[in-house]
Amino acid sequence: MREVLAEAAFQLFLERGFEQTTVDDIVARAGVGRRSFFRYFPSKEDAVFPDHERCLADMTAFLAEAGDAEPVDAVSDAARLVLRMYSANPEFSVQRYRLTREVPGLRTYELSVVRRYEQTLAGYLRGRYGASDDGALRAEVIAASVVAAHNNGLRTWLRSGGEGDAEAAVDHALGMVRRVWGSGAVGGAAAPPADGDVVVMVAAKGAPMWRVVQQIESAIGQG
Amino acid sequence: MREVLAEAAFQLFLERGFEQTTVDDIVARAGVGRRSFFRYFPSKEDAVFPDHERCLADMTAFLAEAGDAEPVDAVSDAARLVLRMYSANPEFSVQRYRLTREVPGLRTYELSVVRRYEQTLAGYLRGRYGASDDGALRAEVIAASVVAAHNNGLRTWLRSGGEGDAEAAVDHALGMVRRVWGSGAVGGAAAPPADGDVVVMVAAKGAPMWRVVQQIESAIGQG
DNA sequence: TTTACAGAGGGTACTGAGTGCCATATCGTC
DNA sequence: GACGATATGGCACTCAGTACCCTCTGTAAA
Repeated sequence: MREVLAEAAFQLFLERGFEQTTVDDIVARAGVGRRSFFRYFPSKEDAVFPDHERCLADMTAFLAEAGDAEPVDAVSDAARLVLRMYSANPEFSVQRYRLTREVPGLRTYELSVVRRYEQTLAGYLRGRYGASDDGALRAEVIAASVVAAHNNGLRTWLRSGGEGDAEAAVDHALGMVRRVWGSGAVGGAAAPPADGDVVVMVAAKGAPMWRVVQQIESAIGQG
Repeated sequence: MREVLAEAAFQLFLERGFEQTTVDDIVARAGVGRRSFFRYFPSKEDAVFPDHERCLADMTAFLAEAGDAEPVDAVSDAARLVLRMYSANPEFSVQRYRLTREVPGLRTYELSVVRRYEQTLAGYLRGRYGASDDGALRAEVIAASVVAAHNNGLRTWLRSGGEGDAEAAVDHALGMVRRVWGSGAVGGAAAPPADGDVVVMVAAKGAPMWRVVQQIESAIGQG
């Protein structure tokens, strides 16, 4: 029934547009009563994203099982769950992408969904990084970075019409975040080196000394 | 007139809640016709954020004037414009923050506003980093990071009741992003150093050599 | 077979946001 | 005083979303 409604709604949205389609149109095509629509979808927008609730639950469950994996890798893998939901139905995802691009109301709705994913990731990272202020800050920035990278890769694939390799595009994008934020990453003024760490520095021959000093300070967290 | 309406609306929202206040209530208190409300605010939600349009225009103008400043610094300074809008009216901002936290509709609306700031920043960064795929990716990830950091600092200040030093909280948060993504930052597989750039690397003393080599390769863009 | 019950779906009427259209000031200009 | 432009009010309408109640169907007990 849910599926019948979502199917009817999506077809109508493609045919005459989201705003030009009323809930009465949808239930008429689905052959059910108007009241039933709102039993299955809290709003008209929800009918366009019928599978996000389940995916969010999957993500939460995945992170609960993540154990002691490297945190950035864990949230990156969690983000890939979303990608797989999209890539499982390429033609549907591409059509929905085009629809969402054109309808402000759907864009706003999608934002609120993305926000829930981001907060799920941030909540996990907060747990991993500790509850200190900087832990929370780091968690939120990394969650935002992962979501932005994921969405960049996903959009690249969607714009291509769902033809290319979605996983590759997202892996590439997440790789940038991983190199910068992952525990194996270079750098770490954000995570100042502990005693016993060694700082290796490579500088151009002609670099002005003040700039070198500035960067060393930055690297060891004095900047 | 706009101000009268916004003032009346905000008072009523605080008194009886956002959803319990109808537009008719607002215009009754403001002493104007119902139709006038929608002339000044496209939706009820807009009355809660009467100054974001101007701030967005300010941000766009600021970035247009940014010249050849370091890109991450430029967008960080642009984000500080938003902070200053909040800190200019601490009591109003704090009340609005509490209201927004409680009303899902307002949270969603705020998301769409934040998104516009983020896209403004990303657009600027795309222009600075070039139109290559990775330039766009980098622009979007950095814009998301800056926004997340800014919002973290801003929320810290708002939660404190608007008592502490808002600028300091946001500076601290943006500092993390700057150290990671700024041109003076450590690392940079994402932005391979040009000839003459300086690369700083931090590694544990006992780290296996292959890992150090791996990280240097990553830093100089051979990874 | 009848009764009691539960749960899914349908129907009706209502609220309230947002829009289009037209009437009515109000104000500066000629 | 006539006139056009801009600001405001009023009215009627659409449509999303909700509250309430009805009907149908299947099931279990008497």
